[in-house]
Amino acid sequence: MNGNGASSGRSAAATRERLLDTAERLFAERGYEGTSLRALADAAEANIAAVNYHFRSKEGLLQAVVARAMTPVNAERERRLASLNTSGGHPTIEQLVRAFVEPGLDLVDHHGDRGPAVARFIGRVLFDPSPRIRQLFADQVDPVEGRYLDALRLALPAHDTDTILFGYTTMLGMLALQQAATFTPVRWRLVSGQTRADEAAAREEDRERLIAFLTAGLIHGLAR
Amino acid sequence: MNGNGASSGRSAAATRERLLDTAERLFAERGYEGTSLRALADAAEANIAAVNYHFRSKEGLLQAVVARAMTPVNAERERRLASLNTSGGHPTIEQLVRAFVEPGLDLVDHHGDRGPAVARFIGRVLFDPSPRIRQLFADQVDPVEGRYLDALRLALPAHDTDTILFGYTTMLGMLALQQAATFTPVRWRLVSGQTRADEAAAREEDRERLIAFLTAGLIHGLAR
DNA sequence: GTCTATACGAAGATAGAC
DNA sequence: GTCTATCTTCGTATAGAC
Repeated sequence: MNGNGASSGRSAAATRERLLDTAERLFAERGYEGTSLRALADAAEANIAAVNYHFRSKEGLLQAVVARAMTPVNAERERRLASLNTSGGHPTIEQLVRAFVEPGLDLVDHHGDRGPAVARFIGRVLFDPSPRIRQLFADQVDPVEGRYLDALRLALPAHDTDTILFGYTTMLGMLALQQAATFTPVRWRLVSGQTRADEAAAREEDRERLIAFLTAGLIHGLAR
Repeated sequence: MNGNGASSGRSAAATRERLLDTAERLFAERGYEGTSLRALADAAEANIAAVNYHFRSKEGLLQAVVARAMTPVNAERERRLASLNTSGGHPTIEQLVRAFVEPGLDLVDHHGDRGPAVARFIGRVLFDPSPRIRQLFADQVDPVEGRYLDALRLALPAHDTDTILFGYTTMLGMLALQQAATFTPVRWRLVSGQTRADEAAAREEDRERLIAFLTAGLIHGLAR
């Protein structure tokens, strides 16, 4: 017999991780408000009170899920931006777009089975207008954001602040759009009912399409 | 004394409209799941059961709100598309973008005080992955959508179906993004804390920026 | 320290009385 | 058409098993 409290046959300390994984998936599928802690605990094969124990509240759980997903993305963005800045000369628009967009898209690939859930979850959170959730996400993103705006200003010196902000939010929004659309079944991204034969190849195409579209829009689509 | 059950001093048949207006606003602010019928009835100064009487259920209310907002948009899109097709020659990309985007943006201006609420509401619904809500919105949009895809195919004859779909969903998504962002306070659209002096002029600029960005992306940003 | 079982008050949607 | 009553489900708090 083990001395721990794991009376059920479940794996021992992984409860916290199971709760995070399950929350990520259900928040993505049903939204934050649409997910009950009871359904979440059931799906995670955990007790309902375990949520409160590990995360203090439902909102604490949300915050933990956001942090777990966004931390590596932010780190990678910082890393790429620093690398662009130290390599001499101003980075090009496409380099800036890639430095911002690719870490976000990599989320999907680097999380294995959880990838699609993460992508849709982040997409949803981005479009949630609730001040609490906005603030929660802002806390995660803000530090890197300022540096990106500065870099965009340098790369687009002829444009005013409003235009720069439009470019940045468009980049952020189209990334969110792509993430929210990824793997969402039934006519959203796949407008018609057809399915794509090779999903991995299609995603690779979507990635390059997104980067090309954003780069072209930023270069040719912003009033001087 | 009147023979009706209207014992309170409220106006009789306007209850339905008040409920629609209030639902539009609250669904936009708090989301569908996040809006309680009690709060909704309170804000609309109606009884809680009035919702069920007029709309059969909460989802019926949602459907009614979507229909009321989207019907004129769809009609205007149909009208513009038909007008482009009968004026001889193929429409340009910019004409197609305008025919799709402007009716959506006009929602805001044509609804007076309710405009911002409508815009954010539609933006939210677009990004909701729940199959029920997806279906509900698809029912509203599908008929016009096919004609737009055909028109895009004609205007971009060198591109394959996947690319056309990417272009269309991008157009739809960026419109939603702009709508979701409109009037949303605190760092979304206005990333920094600053406010814009002339909000109406700024919206006009955003409109043209969006059209220019989409047109440039569709023309220069899609792989041949 | 982890986790479970269960209780509590608030808020949910709906059905039936008027 | 409106209001009240009801039954369900929500998120959270607590007490104790391991």
